[in-house]
Amino acid sequence: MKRTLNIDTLKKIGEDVILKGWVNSIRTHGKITFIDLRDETGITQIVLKEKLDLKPEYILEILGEVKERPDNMKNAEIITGSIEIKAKNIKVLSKAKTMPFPIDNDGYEINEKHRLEYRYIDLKRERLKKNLQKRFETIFLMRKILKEKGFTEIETPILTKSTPEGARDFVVPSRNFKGLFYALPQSPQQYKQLLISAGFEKYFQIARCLRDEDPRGDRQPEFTQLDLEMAFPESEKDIMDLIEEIYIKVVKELFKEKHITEIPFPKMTYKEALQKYGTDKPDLRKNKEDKNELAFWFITDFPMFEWKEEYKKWGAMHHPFTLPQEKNIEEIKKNPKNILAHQFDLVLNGFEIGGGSLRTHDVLMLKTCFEVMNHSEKETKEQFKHYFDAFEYGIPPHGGIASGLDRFFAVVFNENSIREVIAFPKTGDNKDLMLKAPDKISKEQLKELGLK
RNA sequence: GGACCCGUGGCGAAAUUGGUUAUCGUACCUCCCUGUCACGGAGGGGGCUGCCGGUUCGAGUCCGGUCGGGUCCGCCA
Repeated sequence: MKRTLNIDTLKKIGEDVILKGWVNSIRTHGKITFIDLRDETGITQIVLKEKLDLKPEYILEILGEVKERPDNMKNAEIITGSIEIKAKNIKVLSKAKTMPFPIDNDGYEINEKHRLEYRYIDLKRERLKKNLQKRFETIFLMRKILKEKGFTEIETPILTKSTPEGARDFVVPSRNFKGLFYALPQSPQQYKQLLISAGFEKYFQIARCLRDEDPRGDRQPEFTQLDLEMAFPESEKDIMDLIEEIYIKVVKELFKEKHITEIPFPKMTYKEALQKYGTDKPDLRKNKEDKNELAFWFITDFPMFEWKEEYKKWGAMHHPFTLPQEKNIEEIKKNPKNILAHQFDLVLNGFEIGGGSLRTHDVLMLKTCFEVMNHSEKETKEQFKHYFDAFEYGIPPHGGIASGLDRFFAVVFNENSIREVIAFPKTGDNKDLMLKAPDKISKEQLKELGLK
């Protein structure tokens, strides 16, 4: 006989079924025992007359008959509360030790170090199950929307090259070339632009990005972005319209309890945001008490350059590939401070959930931007040869956006920390408490990598 | 790199101003119970109060250090 899911027992009253699942709870009454059996579809009550040595979280296979409960014994709280299973045979598929902490609550009050060390137990929690399930449904819907719009999802490498700009790179030593290193990608930025040059006019990827910086409640060393890029946008508005459409569809289909403050998403310049709210990611909800309000906002016209006091030089506010609004090369060199870019952020309830822009596709302009940021021509050529080469072989005007999905999920799931929307997150100093990573490697490995 | 908060049985909490045998809930174990669904009832075991040192007649409580976790600043093209 094939296994029946808990939810399907409702259709099988009077029949024998085989159920498989976890013991959620046990209630014994002398000569009668009730087991709440849990599987992914819900909980079903099992009734048995014999005494068995069972404990919570044991994994069972149960042969029994589905019986409708008398009216006064029905339980509206559980999905199969109108029936129960009269057990005929129970097989223990797996025993279980007592859990290290309770799993029948939301878990917020438990010290996170315990939750992260035993994450595979923490994930039994209903709340986290729902978060991950909904996360999947959202990403699935995003893929569907983008496919319908003619986008192609393309995987880009995880082993790549360290770049001088941006965040600290995670680095991987090369075995074949001792003393040389790969870097893990901070984003697929360069790869996706090169895909555009190859003629993939609409690219996207649910992309893992890695940055070796200190985490926060809304940051992890590795995180997931909806990364997309398109050829021939008329302006950055095309990109804003697309990401707006995606988020509106996602909210309307999957987060029906939520309401969006204003559609279309309002726009505000960077300058205005700083003047009015003192931040480039203002929380513009009308009612901050309202758990279900989603205030999406575009912050536009970011400055192209930013003075980096630490290095005493200009850096890119977003990244060096952003297209300046100023077309005059001399003006850019003279007054980097005044140059705005075709760049915008998408902000949600005070969190930056995306940054997009038109990219520079003109080689001279690109060189100018690197020059302002004080990269010598030689250095630029060394670091970005492939990039400049590709541009010289021809690349259409293009632009795109990267949207941080973890932050979006944290907001729509009403979570304070993105750790609650990631299956196996890291701690505040980038450790994996469960696997105990990072960790030492053997002398043999070190030697093989030329590190000792 | 910096600032702040926290650490008490498995888990969550309590313990006047430093004062006797560290308390409670839950989980766990044993027994009783044929209708519970957070079942109920009776009993029981479990702690060098993260670790090291200091102050004191006396430290869970005060001080210093250390380890672990969290929040924020820096950082995050």
